[in-house]
Amino acid sequence: MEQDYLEKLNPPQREAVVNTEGPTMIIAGAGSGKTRVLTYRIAHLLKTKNVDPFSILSLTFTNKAAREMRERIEGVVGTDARNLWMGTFHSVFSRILRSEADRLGYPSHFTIYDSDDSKSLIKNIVKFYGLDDKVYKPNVVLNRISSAKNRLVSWQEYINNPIYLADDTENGKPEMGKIYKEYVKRCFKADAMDFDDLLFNTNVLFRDHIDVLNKYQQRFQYVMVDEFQDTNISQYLITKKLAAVRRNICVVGDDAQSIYAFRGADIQNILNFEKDYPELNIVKLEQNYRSSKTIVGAANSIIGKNKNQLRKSVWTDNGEGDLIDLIKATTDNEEGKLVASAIFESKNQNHYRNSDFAILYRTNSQSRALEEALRRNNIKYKIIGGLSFYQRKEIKDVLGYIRFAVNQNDEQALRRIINMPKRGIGATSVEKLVVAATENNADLWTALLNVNQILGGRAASAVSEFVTLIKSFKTAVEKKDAFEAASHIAKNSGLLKELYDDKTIEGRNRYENVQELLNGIKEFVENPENEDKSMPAFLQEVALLTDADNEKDEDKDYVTMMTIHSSKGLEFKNVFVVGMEEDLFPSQMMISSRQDLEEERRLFYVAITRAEKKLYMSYALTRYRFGRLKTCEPSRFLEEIDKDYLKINQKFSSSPSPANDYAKNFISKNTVQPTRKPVNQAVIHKPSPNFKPSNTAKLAVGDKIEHPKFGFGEVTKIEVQGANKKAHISFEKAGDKTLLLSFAKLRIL
DNA sequence: GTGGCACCCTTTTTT
DNA sequence: AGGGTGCCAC
Repeated sequence: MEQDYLEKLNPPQREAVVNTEGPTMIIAGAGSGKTRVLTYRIAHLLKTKNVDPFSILSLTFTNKAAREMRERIEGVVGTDARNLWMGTFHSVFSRILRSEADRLGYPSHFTIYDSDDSKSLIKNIVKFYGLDDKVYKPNVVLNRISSAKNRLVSWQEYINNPIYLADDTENGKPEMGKIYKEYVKRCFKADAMDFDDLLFNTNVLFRDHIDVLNKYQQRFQYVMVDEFQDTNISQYLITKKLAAVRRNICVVGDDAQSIYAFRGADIQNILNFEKDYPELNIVKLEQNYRSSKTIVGAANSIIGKNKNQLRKSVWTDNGEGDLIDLIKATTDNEEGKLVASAIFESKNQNHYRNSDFAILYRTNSQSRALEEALRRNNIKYKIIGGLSFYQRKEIKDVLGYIRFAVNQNDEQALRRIINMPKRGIGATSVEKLVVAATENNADLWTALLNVNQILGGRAASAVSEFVTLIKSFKTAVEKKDAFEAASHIAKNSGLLKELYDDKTIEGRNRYENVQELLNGIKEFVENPENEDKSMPAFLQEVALLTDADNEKDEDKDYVTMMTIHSSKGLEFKNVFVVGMEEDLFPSQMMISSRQDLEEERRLFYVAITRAEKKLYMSYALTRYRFGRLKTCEPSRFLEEIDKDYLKINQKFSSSPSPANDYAKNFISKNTVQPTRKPVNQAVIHKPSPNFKPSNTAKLAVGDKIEHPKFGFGEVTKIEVQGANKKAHISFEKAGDKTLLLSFAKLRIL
C-alpha cells in the first residue's frame, strides 16, 4: 500500500515522507504539494512504522487546515486518524491547560477571553487608573501586552526592565507596565486566559512542572509544525521543549510566505532552528504543481525584490498559461462591476463554475462594493472572515450568559449581561460592585451575593433578581447537557423574547442568528465524536473557532471572497487581487510606521500564488474611504511585476493619464456626493418640547424652520443619503448651509 | 437610569 | 459610513 503513495511523489517529497526520525525542516515553496507530503508522512508513521496515533502531535495554523489534514489522512489509513493530536496551537494547548489547570491555580473550566474581551478589560483598567484613553488606546495597549507575552516577558520582568519603561516613556505611555500587571491580575481573578495566555501559560506549565513536561514529552514521540514561518517565539519554545527528548520534530514552512509578523511571528525561528538542531535534515520542495509558468514567474519577480529571503528557486513544469489581466476602474464600484463581468465572461467561455473564482483583498472593508456588484450580476458568492458569527452582538450576549453561568468570576461576561436586557442596573452600580469586590479581596460573585451590603434601593433588588436568575442558569449548566442548558438560558434570560419582539429586518436576523447558535449547540451535543456534551466543553470548542471554520454549506458553488491573509493555504483556478492601490496595498500603516515593505510584498506573493490558471489584478482611481471619496494611485507593486507577465486590459487602457489627474477631474465633477439624492420631502423627528421617539413630522421644501444655531430659514433643498438614513437640508437664510436632518432641535414653523 | 442627539474616530491583517 | 461616546432632558 505504501508503495502506492510513495510512487506519486518526487524525490525530495519522498525524502520528506520517509525520513521520520530526527529533526527535519521542510522548506516548501508555494504549491509544492506540502499538504500531500505532510499527510503521507503521518500515514507513513502510522502504517509503516506502526506508531500509535496518540503519540503524534501535529500543529497547524487553522482549525480548518487541521480538519482537512485529518480527513485526508483518514482517507489513507482509516479511523486511526481520529486519535491523532491535531489542531492549532491554541486549541491543542488549551486542552492540555484544562487538564492541568490546577497546577497553575486555574479551574479547569477557565474562560477564554477573545480580543474583544481583552480590549474592554483594558478599557476598564485605563479608566480605573484615571488614565487618558486617547493615549492608552485599548488596541495599542493590547498589542504591547500581547507582544510581551509572545516573547515570554512576564509582567514582573516587564516592570523591572528599565528598557521597556524607557521605550514606553518615549512613546508617552509610561504606565504600560502598571496596566500589564493589572490586566494579568484581573484575568487571573476572572479565571480567564486570553489568546496569548494559552501559549504563555503552557510555557509556564512546562517550565515549572517538570513532571507534566515529562508526561507530554513521553506522549508526543513525533511533533510536526505546519506554517512554521508564522509561529512566534512562545510557540517555538513549546515545541522545542516537547521535542527535547525524542528530537523527532518536523517543521514545514516557507519564509517567503511569512505574513504574520504583526502578530509576533518571527522568521528568526527558521534560523534558530538550524542552530538548535545541528543534526538537522533540510528538505527543499521547489517544484510548483499548482500554477502556470506565468503565475510562478510573476510571483518570483515580486519576491525577488525582498532582501531578507532564503534563496530558493520555485519552478514549474506546467504550461505558460494566460497573462495577468490588469483591470483599471474609475471608482471602487466600477471595479466591482468589472470584476463581476470578467467572472461572467470567463464562466461562459471556459465553463468555469463560481467556485473556480476567488476575490482577494487587503482589508475586509473592501468587500462591500464587490459584494454589491456580484449580487447585481446574480453571481453567488461567500465572504469568508470579517465579522465572524461569534462576534455578533446577539451571539456574544447569549454566550455571555452561558459563560457567566459556567464561570461566575468572568468579569467581562458579567459586564456585558448584567443589564442586558435592561433591568435597571446601570454603570455606576456595576462599578460599585467591582470596587467592593476588589477592596474586600473577594470574588465578583461574592459581591453580587452580598449586594445588600453594597447597594441599596432599586438597584439592590434588581441585582438580587439577577443573582437568582444566574443561580438557576448555574444549575442548568451543571445538570443538563449543553443544548438543554443553552435553550433554558436563551429563553429565561429574556434575550430571545427581546429579539422576537424586534420586528425590524435586523431584529429578525438577530433572532435567527440566535436560533442558529442553538442549532449549532444541538449539533455539538448530537455529534457522537464529542464525548463531553457539557456546556464548558462547548464553550471550549467555540472560543477558538473562527468563521472560516464553519464550512457546511449545502450549495458549494460560490465565488469566494476573503482577505489575502485568510487565503493562505488555499488554491483557486482563477484569482482576482483587487484594490491594487498605493496606501491600500501596500497598506498605509506599513509605510507610515516606517516598517519595511517586505511583509506586504510577501503578502502579495501569497495572493499571486493562490492562482492555478489565471490571475487578474484591479485598481480603482477613486475610492470611498471613511465616507470620503479619495483619489488613488496604482500600487507600486504593479510596477514591480515583470512586464512580460502583464496584459493591460484593452477595454480600459484608454483612460486618461496620468491617473491622478484623471481622478481629480472626476472628483471635481462630482462635488455633490454621488450617493446623495434630492427629494422633495423627508420624515424627521418632531422637535421639542413634546419630543417622543415615535413623534415624527414631514419636512418639505419650502417649509419655514428654526434652528438653534442658524436661526430662522426656509428649506430649499433636501437630499437623502444612503438608505434614507441621513438627510441633508439646505437653509436659505443660513447661507445655503447644509445640515444633517437628525437635528432634532429644528422647529417647523 | 434611560434614551436621544451631535460629534468624533476609525484608517490592516487573525488565533 | 458606522459605531462609540459624552452630554442633556426626562
